[in-house]
Amino acid sequence: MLHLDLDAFFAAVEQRDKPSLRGRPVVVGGTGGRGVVATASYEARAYGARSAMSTAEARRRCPSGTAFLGGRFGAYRRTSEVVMDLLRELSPLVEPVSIDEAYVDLAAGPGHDLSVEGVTALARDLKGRIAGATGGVTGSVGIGSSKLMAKIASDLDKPDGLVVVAPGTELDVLHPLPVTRLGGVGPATAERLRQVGVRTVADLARKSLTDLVTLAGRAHGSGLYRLARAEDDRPVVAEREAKSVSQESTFERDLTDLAELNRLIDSMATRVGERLRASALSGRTVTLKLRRYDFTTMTRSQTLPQPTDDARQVASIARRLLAEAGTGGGLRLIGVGVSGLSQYAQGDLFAVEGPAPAEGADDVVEEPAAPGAPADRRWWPGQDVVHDEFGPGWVWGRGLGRVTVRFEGPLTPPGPVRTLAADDPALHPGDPPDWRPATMGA
DNA sequence: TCTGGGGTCCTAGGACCC
DNA sequence: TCTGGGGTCCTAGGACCC
Repeated sequence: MLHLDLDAFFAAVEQRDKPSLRGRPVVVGGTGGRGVVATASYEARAYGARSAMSTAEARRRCPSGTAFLGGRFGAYRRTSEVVMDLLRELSPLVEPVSIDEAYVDLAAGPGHDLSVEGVTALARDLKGRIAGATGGVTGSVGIGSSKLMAKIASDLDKPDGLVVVAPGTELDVLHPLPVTRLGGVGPATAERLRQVGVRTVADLARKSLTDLVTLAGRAHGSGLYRLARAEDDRPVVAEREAKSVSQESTFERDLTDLAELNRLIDSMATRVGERLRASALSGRTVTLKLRRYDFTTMTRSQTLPQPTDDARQVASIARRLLAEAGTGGGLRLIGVGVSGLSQYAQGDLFAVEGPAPAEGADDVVEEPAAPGAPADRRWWPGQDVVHDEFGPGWVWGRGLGRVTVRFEGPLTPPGPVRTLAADDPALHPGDPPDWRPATMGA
């Protein structure tokens, strides 16, 4: 089993496409007042910036000159697909866990030498091809006898790592590690384990099955019992069916106005409906998620007799659930979701009307203006732009009616910065640049 | 200027049915 | 005329992952 984890992936793609940022601290994530860090480059991690940290905290820790960028998910997805295609050359059994992570069942591939030497050479070759095909993005590879060991191994030598756990040595590797390195042991489970004297996987392995089930519940407890013994027969699942589709949004400031919230519900329901139709799905359960001013989170749901992909129906249910739940004290987030999915809407077999998925269902509106923010958010940091005179570039910053753009691309040297009027008619949103030299141009 | 967004899985209680 | 289980569905919340 092989596990691949791309290193500081979002930041690495930004540094590839923005030469002036190479070797410098880069933080990708929400750039607003309530944003959090999605990925910090290793240079930014040196200052203490971390994933899931509030961006405000990361700004405090990092020096001026650190780039704080919103995400360009189209660019990340394109790069990820190139990598996943390389993995599928190794085996038909590839399970993407997320945009930057995947398992590969090498034993299901065509005639690989599965000795330690053989898989080491395979991994070295893979890493080289990934860097070559992505324009320099690196990954950490772990190989072992199970998903558990492959994932543990890829984590042992980041970034740009390569670790093979030889068969028979699993417990030697596993037992000294803190339990938090096991998937499924988060803060809550770690704290409960700590209270019974468990810090390492070896400590965990000394606990009885009944103790662990009492502590963590039936499924989780027995899972921990097995993982502590390196018992893991989870298969690689190449295709997973979606179980739910949802959209949520945190506001720049808490909202109480029901009419305004209802408009937001409508637009979120519209996007949920578009995504459902784009993947030919419909669902029976509509869920409204609310987060209050004090960060308490609640959900309200209703299950319909027949599945739906109709935005108006989803919106009207969500509106009613909101009216029943109330906005007391102010809301910082609302979300709209549909679950209980099935392949086709009931009544949709003969339907002709309805807004078709139309242009590329894949199109993502990147960093849409956040609700509750000033309306002039046309430009956001990191955004690809093109200027009629100066060519392609990206937005460094904006404010006071001006926008600062650096004109460079993945195949150019670091380029010049220019400050333009935010309403400069020659400046337009651009596409993610191609990082591949002209030979394979789009 | 505390705490995103998109998911998955599990648990538990109540309703309801056999 | 007092007390059964088992199974499924629905709802809500929580933990966890990237």
